[in-house]
Amino acid sequence: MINRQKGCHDIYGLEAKKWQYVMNLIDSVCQKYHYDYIRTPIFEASELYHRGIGEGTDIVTKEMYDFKDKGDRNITLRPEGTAGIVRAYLENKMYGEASQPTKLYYTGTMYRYERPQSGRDRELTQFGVEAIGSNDPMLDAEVISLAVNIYRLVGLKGIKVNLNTLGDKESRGAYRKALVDYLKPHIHEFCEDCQTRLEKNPLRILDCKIDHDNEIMKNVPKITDYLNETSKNHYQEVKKYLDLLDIEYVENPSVVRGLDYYDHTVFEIEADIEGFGSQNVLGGGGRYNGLVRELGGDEIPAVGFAMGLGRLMLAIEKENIELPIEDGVDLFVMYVSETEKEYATTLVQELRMSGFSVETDYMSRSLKAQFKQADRLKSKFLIILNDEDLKENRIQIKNNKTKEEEKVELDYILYYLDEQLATFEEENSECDCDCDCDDCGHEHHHNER
RNA sequence: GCGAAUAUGGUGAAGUGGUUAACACGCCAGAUUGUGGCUCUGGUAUGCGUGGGUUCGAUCCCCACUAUUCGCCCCA
Repeated sequence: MINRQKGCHDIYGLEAKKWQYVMNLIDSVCQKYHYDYIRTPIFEASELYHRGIGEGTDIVTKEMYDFKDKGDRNITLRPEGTAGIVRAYLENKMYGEASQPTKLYYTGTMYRYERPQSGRDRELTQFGVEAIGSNDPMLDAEVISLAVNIYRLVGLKGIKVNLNTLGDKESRGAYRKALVDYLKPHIHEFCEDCQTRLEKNPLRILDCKIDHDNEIMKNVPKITDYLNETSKNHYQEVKKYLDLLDIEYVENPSVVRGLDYYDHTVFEIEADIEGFGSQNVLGGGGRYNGLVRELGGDEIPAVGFAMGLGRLMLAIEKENIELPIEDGVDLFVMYVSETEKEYATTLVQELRMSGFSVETDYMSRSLKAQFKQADRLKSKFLIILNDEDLKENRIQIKNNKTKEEEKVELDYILYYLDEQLATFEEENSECDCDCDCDDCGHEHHHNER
C-alpha cells in the first residue's frame, strides 16, 4: 500500500464541492474586478526564485523542492506564484499590450518542503492577483479590497487586515540602518535567530514572537519616522482609498513579510477565529516595485497578494459557514428486468442530454435497495420503470418529497419533468434562516449564530 | 531542523499479560410475493502501524523505525 506524501491531501466528496464553490466565487469576483486568468507552469528554473524571492529567505534556503532534470537543468517546483507571473509578463511582453496596467489572477498549487501542521502543507493551493504597470496607490487599495471582499462573500466574519509600509529603497535603507544601530548594543539579549537576522534581514526581528515583549522593542525605531516624502505620500494615499472603499485595517508596524521583493505597502489578513490553528495568516501581499527589474525588465511597478485556500477552507469550517452547495441529482431511474434496464439505458442518456442530472443503478440492486440509493443521492424525482407501463408507452414518476406518483406518457416526459422540477425548486427554496433580508433568493447565505 | 501526543475492522471507538477482542455507525438480506426512508431480526469484516526484545505466552511491558496530528521556526 502506497500512501499519500507528507503534507499533501486528497480532496473529494463534500470538501471538493466546497473547493469548487470557492473557486467559482473567485473566478466571478476577479472577472468583476477585471483581472484576467493566467496559468503558468508548476516548475520553473531555480534561478527565478533565487533572484525573485531572495537568496537569504527561508523559502529559498530550506523550503524549495528542487531537482535536476535529465538535461541537467536546475528546476524548482514553484513555492509561490508572483515570480512565475512576472517571468511570464516579461517573456510574453505583456507590457507592450494596449491595456495597462496588466491585471492577472491565478490559482494553483505551490510546493514548500516544510513540517506540516494545521494550516500548513507541503502542497498548498493559492489564489493570487498581480497588477503590473502602475504605481497608483488606488491600485494597492483595490488589491486589498479584492481580497477582503472575497472573504466577505464567503461569509467570513473574523478577519483582520494588518497594514504597514516598508517605504521605497531609500527610506528602507535609512530605516534599516537606524534599526541595526539601535539593536546592535542589545542584540545579545535576543534569541539566536534574531542575532543572525540582524545581519541578514533586520526587519524580520520586528515580527519575532520570542523577542516581541522585550523591553528594548518598546522604543524600537518606527519605519514611519524614516519615510521620505514620496513613501509617506504613497502610504497616506493607500489609506485614503481604503477608507473610501470601506475596508477596515489596523496599522501594524511589525508586518514585514518574508519575501525580499516587497516595498511600500505590505499587508496581511489574519483569521481572528476561535479554535483556529497558530498558522492564522489567511493571505498577504503588497507592492513590489523592484521585482520586474530584478527579473530583467524595466523599472515597472506592481502590486499583488496571495491567499492560501486551504487556510480559507479551515476558516470556513471553524466559523461553521454553510456554503450553498448543490448536491444530489434531479432524477434516479430504477428498473429490475433486463428489458427495463435496456430502456433505462437510453432514457438516462436522453434525460441527461436534456439538461437533467440523472443517476441509475449499476449494482444489480433490488428495487428496495434502489429506493435507498435514490434517497442517499437526494434524488428529487424517481422514475420507476415497469414492463407493463412501457408496453403502454408510459412511465411512472414519483416526487420523492411529496411521495406523489403519476404515470406519464412517454411523449410528455420532458415537458412534465421541466414543470415538476420548477415547482419543486419553488416549493423548497423558502429561506429557513431568520434574517430580515428582503430578497432571500439563496444567492447569499447566513451564518449568524 | 527541533519538541510533544497518537497509532485497534469500511468509519468512530472500548479493552485485556493468557480460551471466540466489546459497542456503535455503515453495508447486505429478511419481515414487506416490484415501492424505500421508521422498526425488528439475522448477516458482514484475512483488525490491534512495522521490526526487534522481555515472557511459557504480548494488541497490552521495553526499544527502534515509520506514519499521522499539534506546536516551534517560517509562511498562505
